[in-house]
Amino acid sequence: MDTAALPTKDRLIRAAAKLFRTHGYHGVGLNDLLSEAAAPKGSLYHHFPNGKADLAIAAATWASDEMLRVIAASFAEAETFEDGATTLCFKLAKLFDLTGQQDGCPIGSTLFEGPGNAGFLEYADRCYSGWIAEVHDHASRFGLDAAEAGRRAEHLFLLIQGGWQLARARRSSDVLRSLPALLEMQPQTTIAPA
Amino acid sequence: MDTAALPTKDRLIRAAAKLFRTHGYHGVGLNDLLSEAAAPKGSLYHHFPNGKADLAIAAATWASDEMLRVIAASFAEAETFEDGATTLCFKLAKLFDLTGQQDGCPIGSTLFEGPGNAGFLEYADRCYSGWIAEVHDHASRFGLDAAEAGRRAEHLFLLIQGGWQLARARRSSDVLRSLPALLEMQPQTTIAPA
Amino acid sequence: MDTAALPTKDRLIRAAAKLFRTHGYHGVGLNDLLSEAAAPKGSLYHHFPNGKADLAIAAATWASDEMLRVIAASFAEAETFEDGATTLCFKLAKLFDLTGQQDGCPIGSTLFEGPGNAGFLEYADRCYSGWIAEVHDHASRFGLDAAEAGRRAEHLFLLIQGGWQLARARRSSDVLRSLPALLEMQPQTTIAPA
Amino acid sequence: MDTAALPTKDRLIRAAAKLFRTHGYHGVGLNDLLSEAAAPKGSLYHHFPNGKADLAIAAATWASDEMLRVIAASFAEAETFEDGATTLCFKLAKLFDLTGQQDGCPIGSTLFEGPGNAGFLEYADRCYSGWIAEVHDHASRFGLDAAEAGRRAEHLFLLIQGGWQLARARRSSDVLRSLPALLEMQPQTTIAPA
DNA sequence: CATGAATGAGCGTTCATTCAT
DNA sequence: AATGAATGAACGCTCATTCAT
Repeated sequence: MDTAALPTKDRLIRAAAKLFRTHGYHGVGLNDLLSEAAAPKGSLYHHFPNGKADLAIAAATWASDEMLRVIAASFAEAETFEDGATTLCFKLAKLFDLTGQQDGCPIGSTLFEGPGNAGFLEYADRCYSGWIAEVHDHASRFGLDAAEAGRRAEHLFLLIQGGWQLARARRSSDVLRSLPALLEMQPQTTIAPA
Repeated sequence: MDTAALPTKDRLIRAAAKLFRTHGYHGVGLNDLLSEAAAPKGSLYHHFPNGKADLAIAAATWASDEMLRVIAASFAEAETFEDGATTLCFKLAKLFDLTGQQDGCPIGSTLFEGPGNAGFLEYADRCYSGWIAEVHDHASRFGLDAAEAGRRAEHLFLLIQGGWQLARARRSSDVLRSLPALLEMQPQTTIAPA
Repeated sequence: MDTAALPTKDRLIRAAAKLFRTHGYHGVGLNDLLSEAAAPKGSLYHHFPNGKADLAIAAATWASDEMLRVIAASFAEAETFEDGATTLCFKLAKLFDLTGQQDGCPIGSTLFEGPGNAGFLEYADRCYSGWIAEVHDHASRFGLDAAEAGRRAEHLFLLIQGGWQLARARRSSDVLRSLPALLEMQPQTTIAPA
Repeated sequence: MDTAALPTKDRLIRAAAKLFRTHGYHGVGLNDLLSEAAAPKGSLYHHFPNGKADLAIAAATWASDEMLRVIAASFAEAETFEDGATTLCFKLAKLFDLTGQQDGCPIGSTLFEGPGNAGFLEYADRCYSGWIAEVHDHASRFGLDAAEAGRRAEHLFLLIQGGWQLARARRSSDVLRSLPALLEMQPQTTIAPA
């Protein structure tokens, strides 16, 4: 993705999304941001009057929307919920590899440590709810009742979050690809007691 | 837990574990650390010659050991794996509430953004492996074969990590208490302790 | 005084006069000025090509003219020089209270610290000379000879300047009301109007 | 006065006193201060934890004490109150010339525009009260009763403040030397009506 | 073993100004 | 005549670290 042609504001948002995700809110300086975005110092406050915090919200919004697109694309052509979930996890694994095997959840990295903590957490909650709702919708589309759809959507969300954490520590995307196997709950399977 | 009586080094470690977990590695300044630990200005580099990075490793070590203790205590008196997992999740929920409903994984918060990134991630991996191995051991003790024990241990780990993230965004420990229900994939099967 | 209906340029001048007087030339940013004046961003350099410095001169001019009007009004209906001086001091005390008990000499606050220091000081001198001349004229009108009129005019000027300083520190207008007593050096003498 | 041999903290205080007096609190940047004091950037916050505001208070304190010394020295060898007041005004005129003919009241310039405005004004009031009290003491020593001593002390204070303002605008110390003439209140003098 | 004074690079932010429209 | 987007220098301040004692 060549960002050089984008307007300054968008270059700032993408630079922020990228850097915050890897180094966390406090781990990224404005100078890092500005040089990554090839933007002059003064323009940050022109586009984001409240500075770094505003930019973090914008970056989180952009990253959250990207995630919604990945979810939608994964389930769009799926024939079962498991299919969609598997595609999603594999897509995320591929993205994890592409971005250097060191990125966690873009929302958490960006918003969990910010200064306007209360507002940041609230906004993270909204993003997460959006993701879960999107998965929920697809689960419903496959015929699951509301309770089961909700349960599965949250389960998948939690596994992905946990997967990001573990993949990051292991510097390996394999854990993300192994998530679907944990999601499959086949009531017909029995495990023999020891 | 009254930390006032502890030696300076331990007070520093606990202060670091507490603050890093909430605000992340870069979100905590040495002044914050020193004043939280009620430690004199110069003592940090006396006890931790490499400074903040050393302290972060020590804090992660301490936090990881605490987690191992919580895991051990949860499974010690359990009659089934599900029992132990449930106890663990409830204990973590309680701790989450006690520490202000804003703390995520103590290892990830402390080590994922550090400067010596490579070494930090490696160390995080070791901590995580230790947690999973501890759960694995208990699963084996309850008669699960190695593959199933590994699968369940990792599943629980991932759910807890995801649970911490979601609980943090929602500022609610409820999600942690709901994790065991997602873990039980074969409700009809009971597993006898070994 | 409702300034909303005034043209932008006048709103800028009054906003500048108000803010410079309280916070000093360097203590007021263009943003403060623009928002106090409810003026659009670009309009400052339209009306004042040399920017802040031009505006400061305009504000000082306006404030100086206001002071001349207050002096004139105070002496206009006076029957003696002391009468006029007393009225003036009481009017200034009232204005001091109305504007928040924190304002000093509008000229000094605006011009003494500016960047084009030489020109600013020269202009301040002209303003001050104007005030003293105005008082001198009234003193002459009451029959004082040139030397005595000059002496009294300067004495009153100095007391008012000192009074503004002390009133500001004490946040009290009382000192301004006490000035006439210091001016009266020959209580037994009455001076007939010319 | 060679300040090079003084400790860093004192060099900072003197640099601040000098620069604030000429350019005002907001007109002086930390870089100006630091280079005038030949001090490294980090040491300012070592000596003055609250930064510029702390330094301003320290500078005002030092300047106020200097003024008290000048007052004391002026009255110490005086034979009458008028003598002392005259010596004081002449000393101040000399200092005015020595420091570039552009300095006003060191307290007002430093404290009237600061950010911690309330505290700054309060402190300025205390300084001014100290000066007035010092003059009052000398007046009493010359046999004036409390009311007259207070009246004369405040009168002299106001004239000096006004004198500083006018001297600054005129870039001339003459006005300071003319103050004693205004202070002389000879009840026996009568002015003939016109 | 333990301390706190000292430091300069870098922080996030605001500044007065320019200029194309 | 009137505007607001854009800018880089400077702002006051905090940082992790060093070192003499």
